[in-house]
Amino acid sequence: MANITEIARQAKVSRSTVSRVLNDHPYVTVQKKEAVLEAIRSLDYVPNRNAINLSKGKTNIIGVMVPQINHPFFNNLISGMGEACSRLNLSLLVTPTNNDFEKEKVSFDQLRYKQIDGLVIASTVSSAEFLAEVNRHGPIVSCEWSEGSHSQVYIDHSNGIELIMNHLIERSYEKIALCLGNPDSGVGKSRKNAFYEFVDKSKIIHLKEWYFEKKYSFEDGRAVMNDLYGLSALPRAIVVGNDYVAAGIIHQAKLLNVKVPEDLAVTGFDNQSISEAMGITTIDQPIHQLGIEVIKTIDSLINGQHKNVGNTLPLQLISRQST
Amino acid sequence: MANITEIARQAKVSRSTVSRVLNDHPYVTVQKKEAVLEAIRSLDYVPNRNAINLSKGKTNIIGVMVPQINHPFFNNLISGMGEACSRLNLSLLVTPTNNDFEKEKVSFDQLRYKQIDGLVIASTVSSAEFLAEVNRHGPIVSCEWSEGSHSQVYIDHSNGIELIMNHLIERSYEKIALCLGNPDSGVGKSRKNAFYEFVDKSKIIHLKEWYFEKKYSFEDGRAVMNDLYGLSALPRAIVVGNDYVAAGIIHQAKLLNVKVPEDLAVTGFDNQSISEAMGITTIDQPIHQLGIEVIKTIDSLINGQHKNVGNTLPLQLISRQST
DNA sequence: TTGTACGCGTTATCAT
DNA sequence: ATGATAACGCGTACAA
Repeated sequence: MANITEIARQAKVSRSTVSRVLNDHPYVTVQKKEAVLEAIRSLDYVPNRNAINLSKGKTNIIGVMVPQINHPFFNNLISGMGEACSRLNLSLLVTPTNNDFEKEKVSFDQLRYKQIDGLVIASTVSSAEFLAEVNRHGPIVSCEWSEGSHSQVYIDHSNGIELIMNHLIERSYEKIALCLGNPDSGVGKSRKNAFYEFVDKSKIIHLKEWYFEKKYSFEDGRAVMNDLYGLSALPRAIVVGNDYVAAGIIHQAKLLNVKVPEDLAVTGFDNQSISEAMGITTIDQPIHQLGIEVIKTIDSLINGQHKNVGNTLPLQLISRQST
Repeated sequence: MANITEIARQAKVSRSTVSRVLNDHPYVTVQKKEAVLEAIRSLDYVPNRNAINLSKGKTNIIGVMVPQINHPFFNNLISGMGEACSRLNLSLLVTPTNNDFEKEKVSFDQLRYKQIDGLVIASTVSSAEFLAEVNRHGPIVSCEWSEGSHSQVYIDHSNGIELIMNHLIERSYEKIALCLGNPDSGVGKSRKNAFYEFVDKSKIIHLKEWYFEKKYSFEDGRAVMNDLYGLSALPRAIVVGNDYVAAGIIHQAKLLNVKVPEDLAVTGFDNQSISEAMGITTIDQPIHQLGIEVIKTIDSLINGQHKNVGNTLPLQLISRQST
């Protein structure tokens, strides 16, 4: 209710002086400063953010556009961003888009409206041309690789298989099976390629019947283990593209009295909570860190660093009892 | 860049008329309206949100205060809130507090600053008196039961054990064990009480050695199963306060050739993803729905419904293969 | 060191 | 139906 004018009246100074006190500007005597602070206390004054925003053309709010909130990746990302924002005294405005173009436009317009100082794009269905247009109105940073010249910070997924294979080789596993989800998806293809490249250029032994695909669930994993068990030649390790499938394999392995990792080593992907619960060696995406980095990037962009950047973060291997 | 004045100049009308067109107000001829719309298009104009906010004293932003973002409960809650906000054309400002009083004050001040129209408190460490004080400056709704007269919408945890026990009785399980986490926490106490009340007033059989506490992890669950297995008298079912512990019990049961649910039925709590993966009957908290309800509540509060409300949402049983 | 006066972009009120 | 003009609350050159 109380505004700067009332404070000025009560403290018997001008509004400018009140403003100076509020913003810690120099050139104000201790007496007046005290008087102003006293008036602020007694009137229970708080500055109106909207007025400040209008006057400064800045809100200290960062927007983030995500397809959905209730998803491990985006949740983790938002969490990292929230932490970094809190440190930088920024606020975080979250907009779920459901991968809907119209919803995305709402978020883009917030940037043009000056409701947010910068926009972080976790994932988008909009075109590179559209992003370029939006970028003219304010800083944007994308968390996935995409065309276009705007800033990007994203996780380098290419080396996941490499990390796992090196880990297995270090531990002297040579007969290695592979179990993927959708082999035609982007990650599926790159993982499959990486695996077979590795097989070619090393002394790893890999049989045709040691390859499984389209495995997505705990139950699928149990079935894989049963299939493996029926083979005449058993691998010593299996690389799995999903923690839940890996968990199913381990579960069934124990039922079949196959010891993990002594008889069969198992690795998962994504460091889901089930992998920690069951002690599965897996690959962690530094998503939280990505959230922090992306806020640092957009913050420096907002503060005048107008050259766009492209950074990547590497994956990390989490070694547990299953290898 | 372009503002309302430029539009007015280009369309050869007054700023008032532009504002009328922008807000769909009556009393403006089709010709002038067209001229204004044309100017808006040609100058690529978007209204400045901060100016509107200042002028209207309203932002259409809802704030939400959470201890942490990266937590299943709060993530789900934020997700529901995001969905509801999107439907009501509201934005969602997320503030992680880390249960720090000072961080919470930042969020409270946003309400007083008029940066947000209403505040949702997922969980707080501040006192009821403090909340009452904040409530004088703007609408707040809390997602957990608390003292004080502000609006509250929360999940009624009291009937979880009841739902499970009725379910087990329906399926004719009579010899029932209990396995809790921290027995001295709020939920621990209420679950323990509810269980033993049930035992007293029904024909359920429960032996002293069928009670376990301070079990939190998958490994703890395996140990519980081993303990059970060593007993002379086995229960036919075990009620577990945590999905991970339940998963560990089932895992170990299979290793011991104890069939689930034929020899031993197992129930979990919280409907975590591992319970779906392993087919565990569990209790679901309607958290997403809570998020939706809480936004509806604060929205009606903002729009003049100034009587405070207190609503609860019931828990739900998810029946799967483990019973 | 302090105060005056204006600008920020919009909506609302009141004439006309 | 339209257009001045006054809020909204604050920051800030500029003057003193």
